Amino acid sequence: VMILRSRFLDARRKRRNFSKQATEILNEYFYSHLSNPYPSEEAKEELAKKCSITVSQVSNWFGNKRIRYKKNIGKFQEEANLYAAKTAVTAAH
Amino acid sequence: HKEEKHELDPNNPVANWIHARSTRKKRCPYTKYQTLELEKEFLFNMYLTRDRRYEVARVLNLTERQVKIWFQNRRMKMKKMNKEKTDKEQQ
DNA sequence: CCCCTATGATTTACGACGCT
DNA sequence: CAGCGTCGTAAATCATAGGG
Repeated sequence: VMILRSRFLDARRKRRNFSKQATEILNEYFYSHLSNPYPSEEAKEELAKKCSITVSQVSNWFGNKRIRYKKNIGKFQEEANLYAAKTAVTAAH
Repeated sequence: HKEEKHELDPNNPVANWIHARSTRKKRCPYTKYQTLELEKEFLFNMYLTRDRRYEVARVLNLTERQVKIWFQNRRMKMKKMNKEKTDKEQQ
């Protein structure tokens, strides 16, 4: 009984990866706020809306991203440069 | 708002992020039995009395602090589950 | 189809702050 | 002041999606 229940509850972990566009939006925010990547509740709501995901999912994404980035900055260097360049182009109009 | 320890290194992008103190205990996953008993206790009452906390900690071989924090986390989990449920019902 | 790792979600443990 | 409450998070771990 408990096994069935736990299997049911674990079904919550069923997931799909976020869309390419959603990941793009989240990464743009992350790398353009790299010195303080902690979106406010309002910013999270806006990101959630743009990405068509929940605020909790936005929080999970930033939590995972911060830890994984910090754990291996080198691995993310290429990605960081890509988004830095993208932000620069946007800023330049 | 600030939380935990901040490093002080101007060149590192991660310098001003929040960092857990090195003294923090490493997360130790509880056994199936411990979790099951904690859930049963939570079902009985979401808030612990001091006596129940002492007893639960003794039986499960956890510290009273661990039991206290488990209940705090469990209440936050319940709150989150309720929120997601009502959010779903509202469009 | 079989690994393997990237990724999203969940679980422990605290720091910051609140209230009594 | 002690002490437990919530809130937001770090870090580790879980479970699987998805690509080679």
